[in-house]
Amino acid sequence: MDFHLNFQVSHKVYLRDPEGTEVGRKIIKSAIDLIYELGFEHFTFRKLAVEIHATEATIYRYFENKHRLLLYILNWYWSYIEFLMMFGLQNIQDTRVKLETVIELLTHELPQSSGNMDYNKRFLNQIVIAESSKVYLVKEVEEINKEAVFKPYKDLCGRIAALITEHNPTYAYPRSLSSTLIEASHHQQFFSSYLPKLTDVEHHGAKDFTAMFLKDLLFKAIEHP
Amino acid sequence: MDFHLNFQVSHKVYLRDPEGTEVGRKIIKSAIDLIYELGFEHFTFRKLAVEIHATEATIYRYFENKHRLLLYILNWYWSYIEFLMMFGLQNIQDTRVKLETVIELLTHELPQSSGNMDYNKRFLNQIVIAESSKVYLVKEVEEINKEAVFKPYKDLCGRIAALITEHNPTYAYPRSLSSTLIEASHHQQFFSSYLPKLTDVEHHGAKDFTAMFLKDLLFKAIEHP
DNA sequence: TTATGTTAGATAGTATTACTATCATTCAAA
DNA sequence: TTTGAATGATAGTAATACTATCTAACATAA
Repeated sequence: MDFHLNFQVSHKVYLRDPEGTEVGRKIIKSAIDLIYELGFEHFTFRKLAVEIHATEATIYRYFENKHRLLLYILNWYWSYIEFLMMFGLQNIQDTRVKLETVIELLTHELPQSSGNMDYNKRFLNQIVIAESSKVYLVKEVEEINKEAVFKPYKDLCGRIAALITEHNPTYAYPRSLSSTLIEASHHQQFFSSYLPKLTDVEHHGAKDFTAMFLKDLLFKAIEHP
Repeated sequence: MDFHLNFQVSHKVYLRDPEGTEVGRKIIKSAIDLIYELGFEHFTFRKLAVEIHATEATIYRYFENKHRLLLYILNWYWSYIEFLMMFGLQNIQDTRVKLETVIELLTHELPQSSGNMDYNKRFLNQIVIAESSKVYLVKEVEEINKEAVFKPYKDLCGRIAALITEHNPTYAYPRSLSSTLIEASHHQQFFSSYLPKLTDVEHHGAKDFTAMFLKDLLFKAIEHP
């Protein structure tokens, strides 16, 4: 069986749908490689254009600026994570096991699926960890939020919050806990790798350590009397 | 009684000590106002130079680039917070009350001290919330970390971790919990203001809500059997 | 007093970034 | 066969992120 997964990112994020054309798909795929390699600050449309043997003008026809391109990539990621979550939670009855599965998903790499136009999941994961907060930590956050471009992130957060409430209906901060788990999963992985004094990693890798810490934090928060 | 508080920021952060000259102090003070007003991305040395009626060259003699200037401001802030923490914890015996005091400090504005060369604490607070992660979420993090420029942040994190261990010596993740509390205090305040769906704020203000959420999270994590 | 050094101002200049605009070409659908 | 949509090629602008040099002011040391 071979099927194609496609996540429709809101058209507010792009000028022309990159999924619809060959160049568009190359833009996204190479953008992921380049942002990973250079970091978002050093990433430019000029460098991307050289990489894909196209012109800057072509890329500007798809995205207003590099901030929107990053937003596109992250929205794709958040939608994908939500899909994997719903898929992975099928047939699990125990709400505790559900939440454990969610933490594993948040702290470990996405599976590298087949198909040669596939994005590099390891790079994508690192981009999410190091660059994701840059899409909302901007002066224009209120205006761009009106365009509903953060919906996939809010949806994911809402899903996890619903699982928390399912496990403990009396817990008062399901959404804040949910967004804290997502953000902390990024920070703790980043700190474990580059600023380990801000964490308690020792023998474990960044991902296993983060999963352990977050599970402890989550279940103590919601299973406490 | 009138005394002068001064926090020595590591000389690795600047080229010339801004505390030592009139222009230097104006650079810091106006940088805080401008970064607050424009956001870090739109803040430039040119705009700052115009603001303080100096030239770009003058500012470049104090700081290598705007990233270093932001780092200076944050290091000053982290040192100040650590001082206020140690000061505010004097004569408190109860470790629980100590930790509650810390959360209040992390989630509420700094006191506006007297002295006319004083930084705007409200702006400073907003800068910490919205811009602080940008100093370490960069590709160069490993190199700049070697210069010990994140020491004030690590020290603050270590202090809070020590209080956590004091309250519960068996808790396994004092430093990760500490950095999570600091980061979450920023994120939850930011989300409460601009992306409230990611939180559970309702009637409270962003700061009071964040304090309530964090206290609940902290004490359940460390007082659980 | 003169010499020296430090600091800032004034001015200039460069490479790169972040776009915008125009026109020609290709190619696929109507 | 025509039309239109997408891309390429080319050009250009304003702003950014610096670097360099020379001069003036001023404080200090010989």
